[in-house]
Amino acid sequence: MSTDRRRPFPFDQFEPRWQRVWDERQTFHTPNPGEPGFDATRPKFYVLDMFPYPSGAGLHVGHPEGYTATDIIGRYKKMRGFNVLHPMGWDAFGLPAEQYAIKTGQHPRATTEANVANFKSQLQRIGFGYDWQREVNTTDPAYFKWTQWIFVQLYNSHFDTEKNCARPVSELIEKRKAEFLNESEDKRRAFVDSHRLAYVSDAPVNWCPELGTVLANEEVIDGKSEVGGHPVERRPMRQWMLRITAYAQRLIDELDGLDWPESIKIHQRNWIGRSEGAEVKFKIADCPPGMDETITVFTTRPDTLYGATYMVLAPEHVLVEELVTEEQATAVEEYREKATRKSDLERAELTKDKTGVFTGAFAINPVSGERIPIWIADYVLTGYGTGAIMAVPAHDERDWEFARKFALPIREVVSPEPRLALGGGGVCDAEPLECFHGEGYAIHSGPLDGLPTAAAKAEIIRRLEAEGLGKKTINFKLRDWLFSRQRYWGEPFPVVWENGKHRALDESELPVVPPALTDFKPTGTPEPPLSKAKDWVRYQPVHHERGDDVSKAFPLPSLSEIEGVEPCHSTATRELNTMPQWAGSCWYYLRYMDNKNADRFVGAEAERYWTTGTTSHQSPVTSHKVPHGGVDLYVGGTEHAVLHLLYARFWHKVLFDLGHVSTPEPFQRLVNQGLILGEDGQKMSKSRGNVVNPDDVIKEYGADALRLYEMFMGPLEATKPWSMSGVEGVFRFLARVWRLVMEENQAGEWQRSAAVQDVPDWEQSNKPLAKVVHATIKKVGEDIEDLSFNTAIAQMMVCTNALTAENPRPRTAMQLLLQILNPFAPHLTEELWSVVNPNAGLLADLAWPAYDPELLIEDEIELPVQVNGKLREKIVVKKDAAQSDIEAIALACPRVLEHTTGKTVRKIVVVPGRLVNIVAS
RNA sequence: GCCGAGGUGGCGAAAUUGGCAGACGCGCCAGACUUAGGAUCUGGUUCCGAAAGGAGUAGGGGUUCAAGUCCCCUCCUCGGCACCA
Repeated sequence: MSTDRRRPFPFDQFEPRWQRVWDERQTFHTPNPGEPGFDATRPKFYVLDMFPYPSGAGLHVGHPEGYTATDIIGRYKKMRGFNVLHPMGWDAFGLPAEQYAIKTGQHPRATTEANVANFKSQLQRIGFGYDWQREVNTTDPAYFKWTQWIFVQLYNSHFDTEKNCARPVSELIEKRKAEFLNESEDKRRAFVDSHRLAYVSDAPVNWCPELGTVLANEEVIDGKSEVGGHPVERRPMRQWMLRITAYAQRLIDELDGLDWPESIKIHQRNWIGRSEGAEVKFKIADCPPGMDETITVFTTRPDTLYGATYMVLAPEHVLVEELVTEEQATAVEEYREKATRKSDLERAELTKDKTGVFTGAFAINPVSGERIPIWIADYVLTGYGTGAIMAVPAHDERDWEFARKFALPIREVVSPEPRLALGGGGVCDAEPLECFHGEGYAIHSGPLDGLPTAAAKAEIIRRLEAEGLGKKTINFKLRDWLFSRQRYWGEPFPVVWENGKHRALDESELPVVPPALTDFKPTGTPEPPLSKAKDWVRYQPVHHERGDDVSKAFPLPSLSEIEGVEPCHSTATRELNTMPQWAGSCWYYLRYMDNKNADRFVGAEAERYWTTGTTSHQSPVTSHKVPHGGVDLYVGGTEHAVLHLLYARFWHKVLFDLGHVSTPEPFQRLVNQGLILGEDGQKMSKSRGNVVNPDDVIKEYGADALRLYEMFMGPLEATKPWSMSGVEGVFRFLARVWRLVMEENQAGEWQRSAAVQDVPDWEQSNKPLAKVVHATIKKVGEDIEDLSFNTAIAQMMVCTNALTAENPRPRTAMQLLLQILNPFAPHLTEELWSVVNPNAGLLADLAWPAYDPELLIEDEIELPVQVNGKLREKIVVKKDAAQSDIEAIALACPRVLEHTTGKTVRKIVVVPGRLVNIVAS
C-alpha cells in the first residue's frame, strides 16, 4: 500500500486546524449564570458522558461511540439555541493505576497524569466540542476535598424513618437526650454511631488476599474479584459502610419519573430486591433457662406455615452455639468451620448439592404446635432476612431438595386447584410427588383451608400479629455499601481515631491528602498501605482557609518533606483505609457545573441552573412522579446499570435531603450505547488481537470519518461489529461531499468547484432538488432528537447523491447540507463552509436551518394497488383525489383486471395516501 | 433456572408503528472515462424462475382486507443475575 497516495480530501491538514480554531475561540465554552457572556434567555441542556478511567492502553473505538453521540447532540442543541453543558473529566483513582505503579515502580500520580494527557489528546483529535474549562479529575485535591466533604455529610447524618429522609445527627442527639435523660455519654454515642449514614461495622467482608483489599459484594463475581479474577474469602474486618439500605424504597419508587431504558430500571429494582412477607417467631422446644427462647424467620409465604416441617439457620447464626446439643456439637462445629472457610466460589460451585447438619435442637411450629428439628445449612444466608428460615419442602425448591436428601417430612399445604372448602381440611395423608411453588389454595392448614394464597397470607399475618407471634415485613436484597478499601490510590477518609473512637474532620481540614509514599504495595495483611506512612498516620491538625487553592497540595514523593515533619504530640491517628473508586464518580456531574468553586462542592446558583433550568430560587422538586430535572441526557454503557448509577442516585438523594442540591434524582434521561465488537464479531480484547485504535482510523481516514462511521454502524444502543470497509464507505461519502464543493485544478490543487453557483430562487425553479434538501433538513433534525444517527446519515447520503447529479449546484443548497452535516462531520463542513461562504463566521456558531414544509407537499402521489393483499400495480393520483375516483382508477388498471376478472370484487380498502387493496374472490 | 435484549439479503442495517419488505452503506456484477485503476461516474443486485409468476422477515399456529410489526406456542443467539426464603 502506498503511503504517499493522494488523499481524496486533505483531512489531515484541515482537521487539526479547525480543532485549533475551536480551542482558540473557546467555541464550546459555556459560561455559568453570572459570568460574562451568559445568556439567561436561552434554555439549558446538560448532556453528559460517563467519564473514562484513563488506562494506560488509551482509547479504543468503543469510547468514542457514546462520546460522538453526545457531541452531535451537544452541537445540535447549541445550534438550536440552548446553553449546552457538555463536559469531560477523569475517573482517575483506582486499582489498575496502583497495580501498574507497583509493577513499574512509578508513582500512580505520575502514570495517571501521563494517561490523562494521552486520553485528552486522543479525544481532542476526534474534534469533540467539550468545554475543557470544566474538566475535572477525581485525583485532584481540589476535587477530592469535596468527595471527602460529602463523606462528612454522610457521617453527620442519619436516616429519619418518619420523615423518610436524611437529617443531621444533631437532631437525633437532641431527640435522644430528651428521651433518655440519664443516658451516659458513651451509650448515647454508641446509639448515634449506629445510626449514621456512614458507620463502622465488623461484619464479615470479601477479602481478596491477592489484591490486598476488601471488595464490595458487587465487585465479587462467582467468588472471584471482578478485577483480575482472584479468589476472595470472607473474613470479619472493621470497615466503613454506607447505609444505602435506608434508601432502598426510595431508590425503587423514584425510578418511576425517570426517562431510562426499562431494562435498566428492572435491573435496579431486581438488585434492590424488595420482597414482602412476614417475620414469624418460633419457640425453641425444651428451652434451656436464661436464653432467648425464640427464633425469628423471614418468609414471603407465611400462608405455608402449616407446612413448615423443619427450620434452618445460617451456619453463622448467633443462636447456633446456644442451641446445639452435646451429641451434635462436634458435627455442627465442623460444619460451621468448613462453611466459614469456604469461599463464595466454592459455595457457588456446590449449588446443586445441599449440605447441612442437624443441631439436635427442636422448635415449635407456632400454628400446628408440632416439634420440628432445627438444622444449619449454608444454603441459608446470614445476610438476608433474619438468617433463619422455616423450611416448607412441599412448596420451596431448595427446601424440597434438602428434605429429600436428609429424609425430612414433606407436607403439602397448597394446592394448585381449590380442593377443599373453606374451613374443611384434615391432616396430610401422603407426601406430594413434586414441589409446587406457585400460588394456589391452602389445604391441610386449619383455618386457612380453601383460601387462595393472597388471602391466606393476609389471614395468617392477621392471626400472627394478634398473638404477637409475627408481623408483616418487607425485606430487601440490597446490602449496605462496603465503602473502605486497603489501597493507596484512593481518597483518604476525613476521619481520625482517638481512644478507639472515630471523629470526622472539620471542613477547614479538608482535603486530607495521601502521604507521599514511595512504597505503597499492599502490606500482605489487612493493614492498609497507608500504615507505612508513620508520620502521616499521627494526626496533626491542618487548617485551610476557605477558598484556598488546594490543587497543588499533592506533591510527588520527596524525602526531605517527609522527614521534615514535626514530631506530633497528638494521640489521634488517621483512618488508614481509602475510599473505593465509585466515590469520585458518585458526584462528578455536579462538579462540572462549577468546577472551580473553592467554597462549595458546587455553587448553588450554578447547580440550580444546570439541573432545573432556572436561575431564580424556587422550592425544590418534591413530587417523584414528575420529571426530576438534573442531567438532560446521560450516555454510557450498561456495565454501570446498577453500581455507579445506584451509588450516584443514593449520594444525590442524601445531598437533596440535606438541602445541597435541587432535585431528588441526578439523571433525568439515560441512554446505553451498545458494545462495539471486533471485526470477527467477538468482544474486542488485547488477547484476541481485534482491538481497533481510533488513532489509526484517524490517521487513515480522518476524525470525521471515524465519527460518522461510529454513528452509521447501526442504532446507538445495539451491539455491532466494527468493519473497516464500512469506514471506507462513509469516508467515500465525505469525499463526495468534498467534491460537491471542490475540484482539482491543473496543478492538482483543490479549489472551489465551478459548478457551485448562486442560483436565485432555486427552490422554486428546481422543485425536486428543493424537496430532497428540505426533506433532509426535516429528517436529520428529527433523527438527531431521536438519537437515530444512522438514518440521519443515510438521508444526508441521499441528499448528497441528489446534489452530485446537479449542475449548476445552488450555493445555498450546499450551505444547507453543510449546516446539518456539521454536528456529524464538524471539520469537513467548517472547511467547506469557509470556502462557500467566507467571512460568515464559524458554522458551529450558526443556528440550525429551518425547512419549508410547503416544499415537501406533493401535488400527485403514487399509490400501490393490491389485489388480495398482493402488490399488482402502482397508480398516480392527485393528492386530494376522491376515494371513488381512486377506486375507479385502481379497478381499471390492466394488471388489476388480470387478477379480478372472473371474480367478484367484495371490498375495496382505500387508505388515503397509503395504498389501495381490492378484495376479490 | 430466572430476568433482559435480540433473530430481516452474501454483510452492517431501514421500514412514518398494522399499509409497497430490504432505504442508506459494504460487497458483488455490468458499463463509461481512462496508459492504468484498489480513483471517479452510471446502472443492476432478496431468493427460485428464461419469462409469466411464485416464495420470502428463526419455525409453527392465530387475529385482520392487510402482519417484520399484534396474540399464543417452539427453537436459537447475546447480555445480566444466580440458593435472597
